[in-house]
Amino acid sequence: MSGDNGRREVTVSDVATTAGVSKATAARALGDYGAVSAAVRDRVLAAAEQLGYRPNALAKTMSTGRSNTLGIVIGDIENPFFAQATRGAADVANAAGFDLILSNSDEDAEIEANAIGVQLAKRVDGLLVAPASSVRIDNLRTIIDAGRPLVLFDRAAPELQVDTVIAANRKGARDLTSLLLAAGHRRIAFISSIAHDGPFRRADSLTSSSVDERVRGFVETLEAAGVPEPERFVHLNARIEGVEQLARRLLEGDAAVTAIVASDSLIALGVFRAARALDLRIPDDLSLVAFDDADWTGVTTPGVTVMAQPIHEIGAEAARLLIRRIRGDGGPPVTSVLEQRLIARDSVAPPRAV
Amino acid sequence: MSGDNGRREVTVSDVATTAGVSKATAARALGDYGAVSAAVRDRVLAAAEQLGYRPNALAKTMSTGRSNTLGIVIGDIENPFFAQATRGAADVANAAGFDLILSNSDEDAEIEANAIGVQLAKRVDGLLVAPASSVRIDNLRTIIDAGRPLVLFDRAAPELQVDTVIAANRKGARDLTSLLLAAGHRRIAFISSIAHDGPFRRADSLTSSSVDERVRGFVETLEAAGVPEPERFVHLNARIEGVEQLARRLLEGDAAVTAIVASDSLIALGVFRAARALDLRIPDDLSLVAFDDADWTGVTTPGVTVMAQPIHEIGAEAARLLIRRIRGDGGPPVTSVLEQRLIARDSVAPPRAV
DNA sequence: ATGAAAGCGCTAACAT
DNA sequence: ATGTTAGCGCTTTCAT
Repeated sequence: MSGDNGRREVTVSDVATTAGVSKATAARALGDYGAVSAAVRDRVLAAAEQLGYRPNALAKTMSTGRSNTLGIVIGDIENPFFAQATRGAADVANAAGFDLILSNSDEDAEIEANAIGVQLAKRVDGLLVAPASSVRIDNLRTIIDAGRPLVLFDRAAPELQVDTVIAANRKGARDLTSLLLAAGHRRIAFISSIAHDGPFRRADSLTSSSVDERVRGFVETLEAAGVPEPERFVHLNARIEGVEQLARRLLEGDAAVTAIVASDSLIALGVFRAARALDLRIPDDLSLVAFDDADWTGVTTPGVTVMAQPIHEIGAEAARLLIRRIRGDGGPPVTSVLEQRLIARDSVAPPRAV
Repeated sequence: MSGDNGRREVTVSDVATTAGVSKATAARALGDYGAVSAAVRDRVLAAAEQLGYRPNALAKTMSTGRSNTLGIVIGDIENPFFAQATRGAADVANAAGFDLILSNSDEDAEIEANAIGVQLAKRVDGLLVAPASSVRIDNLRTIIDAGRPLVLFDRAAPELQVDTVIAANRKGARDLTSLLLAAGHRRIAFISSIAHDGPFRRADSLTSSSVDERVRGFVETLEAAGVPEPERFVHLNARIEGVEQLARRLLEGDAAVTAIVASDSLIALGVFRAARALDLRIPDDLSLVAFDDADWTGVTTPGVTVMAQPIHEIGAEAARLLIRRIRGDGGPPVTSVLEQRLIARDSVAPPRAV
């Protein structure tokens, strides 16, 4: 049964009866399609108003096959990156008449798979996914197999021919690293919370293509500067150990690093806390640069030098691509790469003389 | 037509035919209800697997009347408060088998009304709303009229008998204000971005009941301390003028305030920026307290003294109440008031001697 | 335990 | 311009 209090919902039929026309005519007037005379339309609309008719979008979806709903699967809406991207996507979606069903994957492929399954069952017209893994892509294949358009954002899945929106992470990482090198640093650590088994090795592919690119940009820049392999410190799994713990470990002892590249603003926050706990001053004792121009990076002392990403636009562009596909664009898959922008503040200085 | 590439979706009927049973039996096996012999079930499941059957949740909703989808309408997902509350709600919802359709209202009643209409049309099983206005509640009435359960969070609507989850804002504001008073401040400003016509007057009701409560807590505490009416500075509409502009205005000249209560973390950020721009030092030149323990409030110099709200729990509790209603609880409306917690850091000091 | 058939509220041919 | 009718994919009596 539908309805909650026994009160049946008003349907097109009811409106039709009240207006004294057929169901089809009422539907045409209500749905604003087909041909209806002005007089009849008015009559129908009046009847609808009077009865308190509320269209059932689900029934419409059943017959048209279009739900005007998009699915979006992200790591965690509490992460400001995803919140911004989601807002960007939502704005574009709404403007085009679509709603968003939101799912958090917590970067877990299992949870992601489940979320995708549910959204597919709810017949979303297409999906926006920041995949938990750029390599384990069976989750994404499911979507394609179901015949639904898919757009990846923030992370690519090289194995998959599908529309993708990413940022120029490798270049961003190179620039950030160069900045540190130019200031005189040689012992620099890159920190990300991405999960990875064992220490990073050059041939490894990280589960997030964006972090992967950043790491490569970092490593190759150090290499070009003659920093020997063992001193290209790449630290992953920061979420497991805890960013603050990890940072403390890197900052203590004789072998402490003098600069850190934070892979996102949450990492930067952890580093800040660690520095404060150890009574290290930025930038005098430690230089810090990070990805993402989080709102607070301008109000700390010192402000943090960051590589800003057009996050809102990443989400918006992804939604645009998706809607284009839904509307029937059959062209070859597109990869949109958005530029990052350096915002220099005051968190970088030459390393302390030893 | 459904499907994209002409490829029709596999339905219960198809599975039934392949398994050599009736549609009803296949549906029972697939949907795991009714009575089916083990042998038949296996046969059906195998057929489903083989054909790549994917249930159509919409069709299910059509016949059961339950969509297993909740609507959530908030101001802006980019606002960390809403992001956290949404996450709390999502976790509870998912655990109970519900999805979330997200809509941003930008605190605009018009947009909110539209979002609610769409969600109602999509037959969400219930709605979670942080209402753009606590007084103009026709939007919310629509939901009740449609017979769908509604839970308000963050803000109440006194006129409406409906489940509500809020924080103890008045007490929080009193405590924060007392703290400032105790440090010796007399010229204190309260800043919120809530929209309001004209200057705040005691009899006014603000559109956000939570801000309303905070303002009252602020005003009554000043009054009790003997601060005369004209010096109980309540500044609203900060979004329109710009928080930073407003803060600068309050901090310059002979009549400058010596302390500020920020109604949320975004306001606090603006105040921080303004202070920095004016070269005012916190807490020496200006004391600052704020609502919400945003992640960055611990890493600024100094750290900000805040009144923390259990934001995640606000969303979670709201979802719990809603799901209870959906499951049929017919008890009287409940209002759940969650306590706030003071986190003292270093942004408060006595005012500069004049 | 299984099957036949009706119905959820809408759209879309196909008449007229 | 309007009406008739047949679905969309599922659940749910009601039989058997």
